[in-house]
Amino acid sequence: MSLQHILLGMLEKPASGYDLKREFEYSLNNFWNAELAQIYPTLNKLEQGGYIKSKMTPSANGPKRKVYRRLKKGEESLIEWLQQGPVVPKSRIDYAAQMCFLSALSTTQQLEFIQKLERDTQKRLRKLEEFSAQYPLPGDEPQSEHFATPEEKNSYTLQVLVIHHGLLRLKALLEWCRMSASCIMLSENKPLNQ
Amino acid sequence: MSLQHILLGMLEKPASGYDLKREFEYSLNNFWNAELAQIYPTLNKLEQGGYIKSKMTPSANGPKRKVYRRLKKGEESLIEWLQQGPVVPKSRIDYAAQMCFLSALSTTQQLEFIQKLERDTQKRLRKLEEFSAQYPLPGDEPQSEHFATPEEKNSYTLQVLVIHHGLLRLKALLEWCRMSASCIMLSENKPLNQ
DNA sequence: GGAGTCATGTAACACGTTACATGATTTA
DNA sequence: TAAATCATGTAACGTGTTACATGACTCC
Repeated sequence: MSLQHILLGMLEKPASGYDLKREFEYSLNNFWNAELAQIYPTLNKLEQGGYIKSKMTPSANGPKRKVYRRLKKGEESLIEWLQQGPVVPKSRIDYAAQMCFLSALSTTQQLEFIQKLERDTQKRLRKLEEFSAQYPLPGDEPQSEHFATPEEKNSYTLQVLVIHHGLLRLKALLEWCRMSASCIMLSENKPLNQ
Repeated sequence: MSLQHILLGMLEKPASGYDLKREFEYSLNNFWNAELAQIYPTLNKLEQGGYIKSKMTPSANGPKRKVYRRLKKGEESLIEWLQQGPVVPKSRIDYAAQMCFLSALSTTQQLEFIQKLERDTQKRLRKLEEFSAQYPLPGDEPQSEHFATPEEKNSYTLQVLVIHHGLLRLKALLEWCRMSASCIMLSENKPLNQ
C-alpha cells in the first residue's frame, strides 16, 4: 500500500513516471526503490481512482511524456497516511539470519563474512556521506542557508533528517561488524602465544 | 529465496512446521518472520527437492506431527548460501518515506509523529533487552558459562551477536528520534520569549 | 542509418499475507 | 460437551522483480 502514498508524496510537483524513477535512484534510494514496471501500473491505478491526473506534454529531448499532477483527493489521501502515524515495517535482514547459522563455517570463513559486510557497509556509508555533504543541517552552518518560506525550511529539515537516519543506521551497522569480528576472534579461544 | 535457506538452518535439529513457527516468534522474530501458510508449502518444496525428509511422529499433547530432518543435500545448500557472503536486503522503511512528506502536516503533528515512533521503539528496545538478559556475552561474565564443545560456544556467540545487532539498531533509531524532535522544534524558529 | 537514451507499457513469475478449511487432542 | 490448543494445509490476493515489447528522438 505504501508505494501509492509515496508516489502521491513525490507528486508535490508534476512529474512523469520516468521522472519519479530517477528521483528514487538519486535520493530516496537509501530507504526505498521501485522499478518502472511497478511505477507505471501504480500511476494508472491512482489516475483511475481520481487521485492524480495525467497530461501528455512534449519533451525537450525525447518522445512525449505523460506528466501527472496531484489532485485534491490525492493530497487528502497522503495526509491521511501521514496522520495514521509512523508505519514500522517488520524487518527482514538476510545477513542477520545468515549469522545465526554461520557456525556451519570455519572461524576464518566467519571472519571473512563479517569483513565483507564491513567493507560493503563502509562503501555505502562513504557514498551517502558524499551525497549528504550537499545538505548541511540548518544550524550547523549558521546563516548559510536562506529559505523563501518557513514551509520550505521545514521541508528541507525533514529531508536532511531522513539522510541522517541512513547515516546513523550505517554507522551502527559498522560498529556491530567491528564488535562481531572481535567477539568471534576472542571466542576462538586460542592461546595468545602460539 | 532466503526462507528456504533459513528453514534449512533452523533444521539443525529435527522439527515440525509448527515448531519452526514457534521459533520465529520466540527468538528470530526481531529480524525475520514467516507465517504457517508460507512455512508448510516451503517445507513440502524442500522435501520434494531432497533437501529434507519428513516422518509422521506421535505427539505427547496433540495430533500426529510431521517432523522434518535435514539431509546432506540440505546442509550443502545451507553452506553454499553462507559461503556466497552476506546478503544485504534493499531497505524499505515506511516511516522514513513518510518523514520525507511530513511537511504536509503541522509542526505539532510532526512532533507527535516522531514521539510516537520514539515510544514504539523504546517499547521494542525494552522487550529485546529483557530477552537478551538471558544471553550474556561470553567474556562479560568470566567463567559464568561453560560449553561442552568449542562449536557450541561459537554457536552461542553468534546468537548473542545477532541479538546485539537488534539492540544497536533500536538504539540508533532512538537517538535519531531525539535528534529529529529537537531539529523540528528548532526549525520552527519561533522566538523563545513569547 | 545505427547506437544510445527517453519514454511507456505488458507478462510471467516469486514472495508474502490474510482468510478459510479441516480435524485431532486436551482441559475445564 | 464446549473451548482452547495442536497441527497441517489450500485459495485468493497484493506486492515486487525480471524479462520482454514498442516506439520516439538525438547524436554520431
